[in-house]
Amino acid sequence: MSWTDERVETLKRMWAEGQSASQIAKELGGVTRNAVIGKVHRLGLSNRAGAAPARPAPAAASGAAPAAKEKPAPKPEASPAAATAQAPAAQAPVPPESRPAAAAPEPQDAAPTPPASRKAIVPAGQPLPPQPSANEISPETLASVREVEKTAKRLTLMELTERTCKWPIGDPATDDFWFCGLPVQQGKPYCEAHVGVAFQPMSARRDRKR
DNA sequence: CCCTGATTCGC
DNA sequence: GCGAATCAGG
Repeated sequence: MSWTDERVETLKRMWAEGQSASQIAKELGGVTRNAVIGKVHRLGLSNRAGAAPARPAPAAASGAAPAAKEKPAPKPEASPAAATAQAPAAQAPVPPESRPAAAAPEPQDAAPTPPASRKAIVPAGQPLPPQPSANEISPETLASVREVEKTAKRLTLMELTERTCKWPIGDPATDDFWFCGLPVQQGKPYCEAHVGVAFQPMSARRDRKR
């Protein structure tokens, strides 16, 4: 990949917007963040002219990925305000609240209800599961989840990255709220345990007859 | 560990 | 000019 006018253009724009080098690299595709940084310096715009310092965002592209066969980089969001923009935030909309209803046979301990139980904001990029049947979770799965939640990393919204589980735990209205934070399952927004409860096959829906 | 940008330096 | 390797830091 070479620095065509268009690519440089994008680079300049994104850099000005406060996007991180890795984000820009990902957007452009075919280049590493190092390449981006190098270019930025060569262009002499290293110092983001007193612009709003957007908090760095997650992105993977450290080590080496030179001749990355590159792939059609999805185009998630359209650069948020450089002020407090945060990629993960865009991808991890706090799911709607919902009181532990029939879903949690357990006490009102920490019973998050499936985030996707409603038309949550779906990131433009990777789609979320179509129909998260939601509510009935097998006892084993539930137990597993509760177990995992005990070792959750308790991350705050700002601490989430593309590879941390974004399952919310607790009540958003209180301090007793955090995100799981364990390593996500490849391509999913949640860790293995939470993917399990979020992406119910579609069966297990032995709806009570009526 | 994850990530950030800055620099160096062989190509 | 380019960017991987490396450095320094959060």
